[in-house]
Amino acid sequence: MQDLDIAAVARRSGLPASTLRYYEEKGLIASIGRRGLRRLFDPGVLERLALIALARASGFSLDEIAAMFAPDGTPRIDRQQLAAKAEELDRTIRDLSALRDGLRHAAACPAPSHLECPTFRRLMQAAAAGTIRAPRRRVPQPD
Amino acid sequence: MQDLDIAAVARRSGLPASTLRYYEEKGLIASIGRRGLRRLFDPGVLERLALIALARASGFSLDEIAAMFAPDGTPRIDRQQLAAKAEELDRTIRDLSALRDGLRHAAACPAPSHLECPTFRRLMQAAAAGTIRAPRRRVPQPD
DNA sequence: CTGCCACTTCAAGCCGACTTGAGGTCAAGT
DNA sequence: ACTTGACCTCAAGTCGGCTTGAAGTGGCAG
Repeated sequence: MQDLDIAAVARRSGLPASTLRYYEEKGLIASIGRRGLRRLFDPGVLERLALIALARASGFSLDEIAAMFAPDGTPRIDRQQLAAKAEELDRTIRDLSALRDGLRHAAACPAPSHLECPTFRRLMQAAAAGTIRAPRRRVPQPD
Repeated sequence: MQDLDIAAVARRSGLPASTLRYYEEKGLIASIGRRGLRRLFDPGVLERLALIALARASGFSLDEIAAMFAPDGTPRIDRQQLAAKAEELDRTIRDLSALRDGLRHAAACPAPSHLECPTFRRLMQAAAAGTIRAPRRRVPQPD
């Protein structure tokens, strides 16, 4: 009896059962059967969930992630896609770094108002021009 | 007649008029009057919008941004808040960097399946453990 | 055998940041 | 004076990723 019920998967993955049902509905994971009404999962689902978590953290949407698995369930990850995402992350990192430096400067800047600080103003203009496209929404984190 | 109507502000800020109305409703910007029904804005609103863009790019929510302005409209930016956000960005940057390096490695890794690559596996585990909290949603960008 | 309660389904709700649509107003050009 | 069409308001819709709630089911301890 190595199969896991949804509560066991939830416990071991840290994800709520509702999320697991949602992922199954979206085709991200599959249960291998039922005991009565209750889903049973192969322990391998945990690895799959880890892979999903990684992809999510990298900024892939659930739909994109679903497309990364062959119909038979084996991950079919495109190295080009990974490289492209790495590039994207790289741009994001550069933007965020500029932002961080600017914020830090502004926090320390002695100018009476940030609006009079040239560094701050340059940053503002860049943001206004859409040069800085940083923000994404964080994945809600269990506190 | 230096006052700007909403179309002029939209043109000069790059934001749709609907967004400007929404921002006004949220108290992020204020019109200085009307000509008939039409809002008139002080040109200073452009600077304010740039400031808002910067704050958004830094990851502040509209509500947080609204709280950064005194009732009289002058920005009342807390240097501590800026420093805290800089710290947060720093953590995000570190996470994203690890992710980027991992993706890049995986893209180049000769292992038959990524699942057999130790680097990839470590990354997966970190993501699953929530160690990597990276993703945020991007701010929609005019292409 | 009974009762409990963790599981099930399905539909609806939530969040943030806007966008869209219907229906109305009015300043300005002809 | 009339038409035009850019602006107005207000309500509702969108998107992604889930969560929540009501109502139902059934495995297992007692």
